[in-house]
Amino acid sequence: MTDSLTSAIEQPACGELLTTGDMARLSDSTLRTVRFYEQEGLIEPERRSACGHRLFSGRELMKLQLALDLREAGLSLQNIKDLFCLKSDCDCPEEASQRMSHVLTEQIDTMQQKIAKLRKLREELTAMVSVLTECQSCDEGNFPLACEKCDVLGSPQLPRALQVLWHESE
Amino acid sequence: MTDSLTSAIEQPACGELLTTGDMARLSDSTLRTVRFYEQEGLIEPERRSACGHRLFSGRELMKLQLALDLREAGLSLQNIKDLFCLKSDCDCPEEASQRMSHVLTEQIDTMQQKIAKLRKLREELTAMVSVLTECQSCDEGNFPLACEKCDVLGSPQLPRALQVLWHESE
DNA sequence: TTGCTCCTCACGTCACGTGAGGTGGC
DNA sequence: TTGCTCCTCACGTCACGTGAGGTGGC
Repeated sequence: MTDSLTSAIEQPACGELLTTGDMARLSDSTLRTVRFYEQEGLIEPERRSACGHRLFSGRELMKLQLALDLREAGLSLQNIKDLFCLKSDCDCPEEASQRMSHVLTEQIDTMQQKIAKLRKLREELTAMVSVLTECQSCDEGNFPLACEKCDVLGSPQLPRALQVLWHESE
Repeated sequence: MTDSLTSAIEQPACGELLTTGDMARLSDSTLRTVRFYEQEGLIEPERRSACGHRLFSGRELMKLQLALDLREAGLSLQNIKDLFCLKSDCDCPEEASQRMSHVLTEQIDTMQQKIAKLRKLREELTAMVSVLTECQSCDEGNFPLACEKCDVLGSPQLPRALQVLWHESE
């Protein structure tokens, strides 16, 4: 079972189990984060080595990786913990799948909104960079005062970022 | 000038200037955030009223809104401050536009990566919800032990989220 | 002995949240 | 007087970062 779960990921040095350092490297996080997530109850070492080192199973690596992705998506560690134990808090498959689907659908929705916001801001910054290419070869003196009267910036439909970052820089 | 800048946004009650409450409402943030951003030097009230209330121009609202969006995109307040004064730190339009374009291009790139990650995670969760619909009408007893042997979850190409959130919930 | 990886406190940081107690105009 | 909006401390919180000082196997 452990074999089939870990088969898809990079194999660590120490036999079956992963050290804190392995976990940090394979999840692209830090020692501190691995320990903190354990302390908060998100992951749990299978056991400790003779000298007290944490040893995790491959499954805990998957949990850590998912937890980190969900964090990036905006969930709190408590949200993620709740997700991790949602199924075992339920009594039957209908309840479990229904509650899980509900939570996930809400999350998908907020992620969709976040993606839309990021795309919009990215477009705004892209438009600003495009306008700025005209300024690269500017031979107007009296910088930055002359910018205020420049027709490059005179358009009424300037992206907000350009108005804030280029206009009236005091 | 102030008119042309504020014409695009909702007009506040108090003549030309906005109170802290106006700023919070129109930027969908909080009183605390408006004051904190002022304290950190990101925005600045034009003046104080007779009784000490902050009064902001429409331009400061735009700065606040952009700052909030950039925060959501992952920039630190220091990053945003640096962006806000980048132009005035430069001596000529060539330098200013070049440095600004460079910073923005880097930001667009990291935002692109973030969007890609979010899209991927969203797809994973969507796939999981789709699999879970099969569980809604599950008439298998012995939950959750039976899930481990169920062919719905037996597929070798299950999304990671499903493996973590549905398998072996202990 | 040296270098490497791990360990446990424990204080610091960033971006705010959240009262506590007070002011000023309708 | 009451309700509303603003104010200034100032402590709390969340998710870690960052040393300080120590251990254990090659």
